[in-house]
Amino acid sequence: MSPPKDLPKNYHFAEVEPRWQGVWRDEDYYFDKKSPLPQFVIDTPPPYPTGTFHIGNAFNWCYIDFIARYKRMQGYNVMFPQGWDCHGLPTEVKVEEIHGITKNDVPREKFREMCRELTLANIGKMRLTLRKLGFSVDWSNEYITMLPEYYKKTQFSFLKMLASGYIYQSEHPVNFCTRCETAIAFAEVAYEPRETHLNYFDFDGVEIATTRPELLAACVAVAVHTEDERYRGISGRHLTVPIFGHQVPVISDEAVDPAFGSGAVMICTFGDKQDVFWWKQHHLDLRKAIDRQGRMTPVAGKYEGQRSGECREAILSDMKELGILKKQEPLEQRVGTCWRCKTPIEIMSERQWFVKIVPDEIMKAAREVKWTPGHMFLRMENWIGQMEWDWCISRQRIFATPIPVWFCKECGTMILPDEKDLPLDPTTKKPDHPCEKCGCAEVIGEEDVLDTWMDSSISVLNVTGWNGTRTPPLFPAQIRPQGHDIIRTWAFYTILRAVALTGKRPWDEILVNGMVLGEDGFKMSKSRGNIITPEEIVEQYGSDAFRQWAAAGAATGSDIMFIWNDVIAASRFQTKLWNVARFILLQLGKKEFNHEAPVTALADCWLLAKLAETVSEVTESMEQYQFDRGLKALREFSWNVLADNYIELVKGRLYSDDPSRDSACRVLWETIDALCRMIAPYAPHFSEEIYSHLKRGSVHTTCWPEPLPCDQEARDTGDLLIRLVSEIRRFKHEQGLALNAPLGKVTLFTPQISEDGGDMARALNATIEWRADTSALEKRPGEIVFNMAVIGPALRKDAKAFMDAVRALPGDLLSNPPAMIDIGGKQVEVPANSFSQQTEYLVGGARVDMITVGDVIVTVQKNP
RNA sequence: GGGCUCGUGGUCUAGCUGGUUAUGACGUCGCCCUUACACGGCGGAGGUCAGGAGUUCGAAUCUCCUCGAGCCCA
Repeated sequence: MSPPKDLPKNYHFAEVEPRWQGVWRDEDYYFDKKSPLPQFVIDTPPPYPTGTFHIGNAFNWCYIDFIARYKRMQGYNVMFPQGWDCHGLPTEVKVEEIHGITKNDVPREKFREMCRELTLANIGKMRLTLRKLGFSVDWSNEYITMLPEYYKKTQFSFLKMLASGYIYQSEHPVNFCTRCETAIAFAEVAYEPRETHLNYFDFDGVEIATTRPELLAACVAVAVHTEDERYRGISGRHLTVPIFGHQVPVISDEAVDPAFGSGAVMICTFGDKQDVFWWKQHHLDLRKAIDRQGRMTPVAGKYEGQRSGECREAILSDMKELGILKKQEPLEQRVGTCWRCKTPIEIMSERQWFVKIVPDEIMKAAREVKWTPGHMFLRMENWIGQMEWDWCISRQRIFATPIPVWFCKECGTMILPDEKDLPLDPTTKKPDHPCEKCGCAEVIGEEDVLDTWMDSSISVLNVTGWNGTRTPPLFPAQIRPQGHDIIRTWAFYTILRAVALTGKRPWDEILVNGMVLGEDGFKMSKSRGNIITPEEIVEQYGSDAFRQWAAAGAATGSDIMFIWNDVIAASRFQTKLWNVARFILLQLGKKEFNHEAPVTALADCWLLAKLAETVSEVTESMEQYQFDRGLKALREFSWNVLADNYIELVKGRLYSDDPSRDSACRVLWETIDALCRMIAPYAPHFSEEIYSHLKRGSVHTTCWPEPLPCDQEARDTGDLLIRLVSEIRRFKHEQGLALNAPLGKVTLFTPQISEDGGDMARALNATIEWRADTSALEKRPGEIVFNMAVIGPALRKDAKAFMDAVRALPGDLLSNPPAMIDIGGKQVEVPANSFSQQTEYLVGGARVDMITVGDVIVTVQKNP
């Protein structure tokens, strides 16, 4: 064992953190496929490579790193992979902006190349932030979804699901973003409040209320409620659509709300989801009035080519001219928008690719996963329970995984590639065999690409080594940590895909973290100007302080506000603990001590008991992912127990040559060692720095402290000792004495403590006498203290009467209570430990000050 | 409109499988530079645990209602 080295006076995170980041080796965090240790695979969320790792990501990664470091210390073979979910529109838009082009100006492959280039540069920047924050990422398990080795798997999984019938092609109404010019899934629709108008107009004699007059050209029916008296007998008739002149049927349906608008509604293909429902149910025509770019089609006649907004105004003004527009009312509405660009979505019928959703099997797998916090499961349950449409996975974009299929130019038969030819882009590569049906060699490659969620929803299959079989080697993963904002997307799709491809749940448990709010309590956003970056926090207070904010700022699962004060508090805690460590090392270094010395002094036994309690508390917290509880227990122990009480109490002994000094030294050594280990997951640099002065080797390769049995008697007696010392200190303070001033003679009357190794005498600078008997004092019975935790459950309703009866007992019976007691004519048993009588003492004659601490009497005879 | 979460000293927060005095941080006030630490120590003030009703011997904790906030979804 190397001798302890002294610590510098101050802790400089700005010097220490980068230094350790330079010393630590990536290999130490690699997952070892050959290891005999139990595996702990974390299915980490692959962030979108925007170039900045924002505070929400960083918060999530703190949780992951706490878990990874803790599990390694607990003897697991941990995999903390780092993925990058690259594909998608934001990068396409950025590339167009940077190069001053639109995506159609260059060949598809050229455009993809530009996107890849930007993405790799962004990933490079984000890797640096991950390192600065001290995350123990397993870089040997990094994956980048846009690179061939990954999207090969995406394409392979597509073909597998196509073969098993999970994926199909169909013409079906889908959500469509006319700005992104692509279909999107329901999970990508965000609802936003919006002020609009409800327009009432005359529709061939029937008054119709609509918010979307521009869809008049797409009107295929008029609907009224089945039992609406106003429209009795109208059902089955045909009406002529104003302006456009085509005939549409009137239908009746339960789903029409008679109280909304005029009670008559026009059904258009498609204004909203309800229109789709009616369209299907009543087998209505399809009239497509808006195209993929959001412009009116030839169906709209003279309005063709107008944007839908222009068309709305034009139609309204034409209606006014015709005198059929009756009135307009303002209306608060929630419109579906594209979650990426906020453009209101259109619903249009398109030939698209879909993944079949089987709610029951997804639900079954979701139930097998352990959810933390438990209530987050309800969100998944609600989402699964209301699935109506299948998942639309085709997108009309460029920077994404190509759908690897061709169609025969002659007969239209689908032609699939061989697994060994993946990855491929069917628009540039040809199949190696002609059409099986007609022998034609001419093919058309599928131009649609896959939804980005098709890439990321196999993250777990990727890290567990999936190769197409139903049981990947490391599958299922042990945990999925993620935010609650992507339960209906990433978590949902991952479960769906795991079930479809392996038949099993993807992970044993899922840990859902909250969102990060700004200091003003609102979600961080550019417009609010309340964004704080991890970099600026690390710059000012270091990454360990940031990590402690993440741990202690909120209970696991709830949203967390970013508060500078919490970061400052964390950095103060580091200063405090630094000084504690410095003091300990200073004392231990002064003189050799026996590491095996028997621990006998009361204070020493007490500290070990408190430490044992802390180890259990922190271990339990880590097991349950209650990082706030764990860190708070560590702070409480370090500051309150160790620094404020124990050290103050044993200082005298440490300064002395007394043989009992060894006992204190040993206890301090064991305590600081255990503390370093427990703080290591939270503040890896800080604990490593202290640990490096204690022993050789990294704290991060040590074991988690073993839970020790807690000597409860030592703990309770020690608690009393501490309380006595602090009460007498307070007394000194009140008497206007300096805390190190001589106090005189203190006598403590208690049978609980007979000696304390002289700690109290030195701490108070007084002569201490412990006396078990109280014969020198005049006694008189005092207050009766009831133990409600015993009385309540035992006596229920009779509790109050019981207490009254006990109070009425004569004095001599109180000290020696009877087995039975009479309450209101009823005999009841007196429960053990149900009450105790305090004793009050009086001191006659001698001039002494008296302090009462619990049932201990303390007399102080000050120096004359 | 439905679902979920929440409302605790000035601010943020723990506790919420019911049990004596409601946790901690920041702030605030007073005292102390006592040889680890003034980025510290000691002490104080500050709470109708959103409001109301109920269950119970006992409610911050369980139930119901009202008000308010946030999130998810129609």
